[in-house]
Amino acid sequence: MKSYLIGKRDAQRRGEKFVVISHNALFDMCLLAWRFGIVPDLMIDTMGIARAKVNAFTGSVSLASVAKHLGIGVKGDTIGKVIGMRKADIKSAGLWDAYARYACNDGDLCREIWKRFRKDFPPQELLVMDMVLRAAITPRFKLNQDLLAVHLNTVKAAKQDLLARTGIMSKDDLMSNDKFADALRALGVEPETKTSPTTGKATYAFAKTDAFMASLDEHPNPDVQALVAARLGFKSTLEETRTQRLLTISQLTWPGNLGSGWMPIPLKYSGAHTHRLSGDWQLNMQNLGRGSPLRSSLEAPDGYVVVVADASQIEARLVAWQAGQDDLVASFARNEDIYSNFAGQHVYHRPVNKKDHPKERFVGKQAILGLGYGMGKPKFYTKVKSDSRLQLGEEIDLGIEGAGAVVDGYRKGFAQIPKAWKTLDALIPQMAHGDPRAMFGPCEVRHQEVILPNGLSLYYPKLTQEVTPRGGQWVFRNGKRIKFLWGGTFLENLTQALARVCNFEAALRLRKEFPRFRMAHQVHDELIYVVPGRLEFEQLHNGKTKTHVFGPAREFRDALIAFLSTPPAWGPAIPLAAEGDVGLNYGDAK
DNA sequence: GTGCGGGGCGCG
DNA sequence: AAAGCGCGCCCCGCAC
Repeated sequence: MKSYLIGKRDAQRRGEKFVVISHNALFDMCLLAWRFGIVPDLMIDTMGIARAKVNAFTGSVSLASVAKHLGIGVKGDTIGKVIGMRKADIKSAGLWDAYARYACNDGDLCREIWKRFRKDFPPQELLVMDMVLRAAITPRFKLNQDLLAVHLNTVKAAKQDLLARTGIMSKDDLMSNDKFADALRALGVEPETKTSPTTGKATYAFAKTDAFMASLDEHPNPDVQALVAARLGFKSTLEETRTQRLLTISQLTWPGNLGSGWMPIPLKYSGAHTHRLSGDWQLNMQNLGRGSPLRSSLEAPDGYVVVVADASQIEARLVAWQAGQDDLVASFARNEDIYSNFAGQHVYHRPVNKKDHPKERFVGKQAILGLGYGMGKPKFYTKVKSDSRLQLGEEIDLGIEGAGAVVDGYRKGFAQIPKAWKTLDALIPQMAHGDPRAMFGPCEVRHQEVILPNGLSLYYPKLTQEVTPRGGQWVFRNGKRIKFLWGGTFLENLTQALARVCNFEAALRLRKEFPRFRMAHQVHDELIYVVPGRLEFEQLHNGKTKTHVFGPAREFRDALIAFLSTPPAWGPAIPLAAEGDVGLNYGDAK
């Protein structure tokens, strides 16, 4: 550490940039920044690199597994002998030299990983990694402690209320499937079952999305209604536990002159197979409830505002473009109401518009957003039924055959998309056994690997055909998970990966053109920044409020939307679009 | 007591 | 011919 500090000072004197590389930088750099007050100019995480390059093969990115996989050495085990000991204890136990050798070996292994990947890891992706690390290491959000405290009480009280309405039920009776089933039987309701897709065994149909639970919601016996409401309320524990956690974080005392109430956003670089980010530190900040006070609790500090923008229907747009469904691409490019158009032309065969036909348009929306990856009619039927109930507040029951008609309408209306599944289907055996070097749009299909336009790859290790009763099924191993692959899922993987590439191309451009403003958070198709600015609110005659933005935030918001709408160089005809907003907190800006 | 898989649920 | 997918966390139930 001492040599580092001296090195940093020397480098700064020479006007040089300072780079620090470590394995698990998210942890190490937080120590460096929060304990020692030092934030390197560039942070490189060999664990992040390993997640992108090695995890698909090993299922683990610990220093030990990566070193073993690359054949660069063996991680020591001295740490296990000294854990919990102080320096004097380690010395008196005669372990000091061994511990020093162990620590140096860790450093050597990290250096070897970096040497192995430095030549072919895309330089731009190192900048992405640095942006992602900074969301946690130099937090830009402040937590609203009062709001969190009130919300926690509200959530707890709501649960107590649900429990009270059931009479005698306890939390255990609600949470356990068997006990909840008994409770239903006691009220004269025989619980329905469904077949588990994973085990093939029968299991209770107790999910929020199950039709059985929806039917009980309208049961004549109010006790049954209360029981079901309580079960569903208690099953969603996420809101309560996470509010508690954010509240605890908001009460932390930060070292030095950092003040208090900061919220680091921990994100795993390349956490997903498709290189999307994922959550970390037992905290998933990418799935905060829409409209939840948790979003509003993330505030910009005084003098700053939250700027948010998201790429509109980016996956559906990428699907249309990759498949060569030119009419759909053109409609997206003109920013037409695709959902209404599809519902009118291919489902209902009469004009549909947003204002007069919300249900028809909802079906169109579900189709455009969901049917590009090969979903079949049974799944589409249940999805529309359940999503309409939860999102629209009114259940749409298409009937299995009605759902089938929508699926057929999609596949016939956009015939190039099922054709793309077939094209990809045909590539799978080639990718398994050989090295086809075929292009699918901007992606190059190689042996058990697809090279993306940003230089990263999607990996399909151990891609083989498994014989099942239904015929040959292609499977691959992603780390420890076994996954099926066919044209539809393949297109989904490619699309998700390309959307991720587009999103960070915009973020990289912002980093270059607005170097002082750094990414605060990222949620797949959405970029979030906290930048200097000021808001004024104007009351309109119709009761709505119009927000006026002043200061740097204004120009930044326009650039953010413009960059997310700009097609990448590898796909100049992709019809991208974006919308964005500014607020005093994440909830308002969204 | 701990580890693990399945189901459930939140987001995209 | 048919097949949406990508995460993380919570809890239960079961194996050890």
